[in-house]
Amino acid sequence: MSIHSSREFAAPDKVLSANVGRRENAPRPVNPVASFAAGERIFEQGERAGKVFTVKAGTIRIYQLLVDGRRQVLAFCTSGEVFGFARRDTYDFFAEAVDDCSVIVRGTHEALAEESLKAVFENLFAAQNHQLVLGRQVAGERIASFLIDMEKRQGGLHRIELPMTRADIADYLGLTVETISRGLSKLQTDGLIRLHSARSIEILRLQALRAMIE
Amino acid sequence: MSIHSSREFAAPDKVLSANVGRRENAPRPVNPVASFAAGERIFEQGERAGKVFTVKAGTIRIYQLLVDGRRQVLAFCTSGEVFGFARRDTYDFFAEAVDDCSVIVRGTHEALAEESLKAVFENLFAAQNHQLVLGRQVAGERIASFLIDMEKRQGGLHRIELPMTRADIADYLGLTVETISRGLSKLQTDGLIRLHSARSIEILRLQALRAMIE
DNA sequence: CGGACAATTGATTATGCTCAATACTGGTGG
DNA sequence: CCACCAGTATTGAGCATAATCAATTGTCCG
Repeated sequence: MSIHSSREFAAPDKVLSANVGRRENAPRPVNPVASFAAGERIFEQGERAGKVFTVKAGTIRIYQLLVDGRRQVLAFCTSGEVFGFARRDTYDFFAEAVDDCSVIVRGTHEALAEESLKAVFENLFAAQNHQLVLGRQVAGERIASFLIDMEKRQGGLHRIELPMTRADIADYLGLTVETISRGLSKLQTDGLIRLHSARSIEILRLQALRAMIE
Repeated sequence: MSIHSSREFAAPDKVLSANVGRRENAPRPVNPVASFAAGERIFEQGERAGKVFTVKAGTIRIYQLLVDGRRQVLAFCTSGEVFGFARRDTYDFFAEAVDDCSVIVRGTHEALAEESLKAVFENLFAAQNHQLVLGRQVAGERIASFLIDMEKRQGGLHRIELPMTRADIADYLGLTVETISRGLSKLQTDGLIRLHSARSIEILRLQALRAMIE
């Protein structure tokens, strides 16, 4: 990981402490920005919490683990999304960079004092919507939901570039890699999408995809 | 539904408006309390939002519907829990009384100004935990999770009284009523629980139940 | 007591998982 | 430059879990 302000490089602790205890009318501080390479961990379950992150670029996966290794990806966070809220004094999930990422770092209280109450709500509504997907949709519908969500996040372009692996998608949708693969192949056979490569998918019939999830 | 203050009965609109526009140092208002009989609806998907509710007594189910009738119960809310936060200007789920309930009613802003930020977080963490249950646990584990959760809510008493039907539990856990029924029968056969009646369950081996979900 | 709803249990089916083999992709070094 | 390798993805075959369909049984009210 590398941490720097928007103005210049600085040691992490120095930059982080620069925002503490400032007076009301002080100039708005430059929040530190941290960069993570693909696959790098940002924090883990059980780690001391206190920082909240806003994604500037790239994609983050948030997940929980069961002791036997089963993994549930709770969310993929992309530009503008906020993650890192903790129930107690430790995080109860993992956060990792899916691809190369940069994130803005804030303290929890600092983040909440700003507009971030909205961010907590976004977290909540996303989680609730995902409960419906996981609890009551069949495999094909979950995959359609995922593609529609990805399309929306990438600004409505019909050609979507997936930063994550099939395993990430599977653990997000509560399925296996094989089922994801078969599902995407079926959508291609049925003419709803076209797989230019495994990670580059063109949506040919968005309305038909939407119809799958009603 | 019946609405009254803690002091005396009053017309709903009168009580609700009594809290609007009060001055800083006015005595703390008596928040209106609404009562709902078992099965009664508190609000529905698409209804104009604005009120937030704290459960005083009874159990509320929060759920979403797919157009073909599939239902996902997002949460059961019991004493002290807060529900009714909306993304936009309308609710995007249903809230119904499972059994006879009473709830304290607040406006969204009023609720958020108080200690209820904590309540939003509780909603979020509950939803995230439920994602893991729905996405990565098998039927038996989901049922064990549910029983453990119910036991905790009822203050650790080993005899738990369920206010909800098997259909409610099934739609909460993303299963069918038959699977719930078989799962509970199996737990009884294995000696982990005892079904005194369909809705009254004694937990005989809590540690064994916990071991099921690791 | 009767009726409606709720719950249980059984038989069969289907969806998605597991196990297995093969193909594709991007990066590294001979 | 190409061969190789590891990680990733696809596809197939058989199986297991939970859904569906169906038949009772139980319970709560009026």
